[in-house]
Amino acid sequence: MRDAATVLHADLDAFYASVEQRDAPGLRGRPVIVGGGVVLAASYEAKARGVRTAMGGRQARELCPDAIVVPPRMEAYSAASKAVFEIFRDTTPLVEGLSIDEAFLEVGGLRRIAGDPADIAARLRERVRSEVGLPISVGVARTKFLAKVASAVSKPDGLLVVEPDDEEAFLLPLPVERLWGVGVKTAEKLHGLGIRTVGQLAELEAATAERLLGRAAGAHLHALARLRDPRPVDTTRRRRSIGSQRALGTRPRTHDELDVILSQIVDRLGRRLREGDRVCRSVVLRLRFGDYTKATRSRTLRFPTDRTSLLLDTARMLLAAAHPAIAERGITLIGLSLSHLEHADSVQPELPLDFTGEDEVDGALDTVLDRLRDRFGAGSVARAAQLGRDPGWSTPILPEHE
DNA sequence: TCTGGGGTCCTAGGACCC
DNA sequence: TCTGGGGTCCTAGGACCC
Repeated sequence: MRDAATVLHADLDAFYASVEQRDAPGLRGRPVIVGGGVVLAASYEAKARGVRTAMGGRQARELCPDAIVVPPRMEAYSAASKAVFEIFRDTTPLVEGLSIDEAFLEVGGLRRIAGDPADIAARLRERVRSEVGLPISVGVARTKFLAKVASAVSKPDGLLVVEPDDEEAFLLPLPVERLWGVGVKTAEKLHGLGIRTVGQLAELEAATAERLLGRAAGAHLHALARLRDPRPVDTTRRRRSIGSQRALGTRPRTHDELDVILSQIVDRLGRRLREGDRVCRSVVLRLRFGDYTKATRSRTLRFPTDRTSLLLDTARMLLAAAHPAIAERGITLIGLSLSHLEHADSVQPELPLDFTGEDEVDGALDTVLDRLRDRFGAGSVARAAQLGRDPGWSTPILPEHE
């Protein structure tokens, strides 16, 4: 006997484009594309003409010449997302956010006070529509995966409940691409074996799927195809990394230009880190070369930090090591990710000191150390001093050579 | 197809420790 | 002197998602 369908997956429709249509009545009912160089979001009117997310802007305008192209307004989307998530959390405390525009909600314990999951889902949709002015699709099922597929199938502006007894009939005929985790590469591998539907994947032995797709991915997808998905709605998930990147086009860039862009990226990330009361331990530089191949270069610090200066020093070292490759191949994207995020409260506060020149640093540090020795004793300070003088790279960074 | 910006998770080899 | 197995961390790359 299966459990009841109590997981909701709520997913805003064409989110960015819907916010634009909400805020500008002249855009309603018309094809809207958000983003110029690449399509960030397309309204359903544009999607009907073949426009897709991540499509090049030029191709999108060819498919849909009368589309209205608007630049993204991230603050507006962020505010709309906040308002919607407040309705989610007002519906149930068990909310797991997946991205800016979708979340899982567990409503199994609410039957007596709020009715059955289908009623709760219908009310949720009405509230998002009337209070935030946006269309949202909701899938209801026994597991997170089935709820997510259900919301996708129900789009646009839909509600679909998959009852436990109907799961096979609902899922097995769907194309494998509907599985959460099957993208272009995995679909190709499966097609190579003649597998096109979820049901055909389910008929495979688990070991066969693992050999074909890798151990974790194979086992996971095979389990999903067999309707097994034990993951509960997890309210404790925290962001594990933050990042920022800039596409650069194809024209050559000087080291100075790259340094300016890198500084801006580090500045933005450092601010986001401190605003969120987080510190990070790993710095990952992302590069895309002139031929659109990609590379990452990373360093892990000995201690977590939110200091822009240390982050920038580290990012600069990584970039300097990549200069030969950039000189040879050109560069079309630069980005940075900060990972190993931790709460800032686990880290000692810094002493407030203003340095106006590098020469002063050592003298100031000695003064600080004297003060600290008075308070904590020489032994414990010696170790801290080592950390203070050492920027924290665990291994030296050397230039690349082919 | 002349290709954005934000993320997650997995794999694999080498270093290092017990 | 040679040979183990197991675990964790770091780095790089890749697939995938919205």
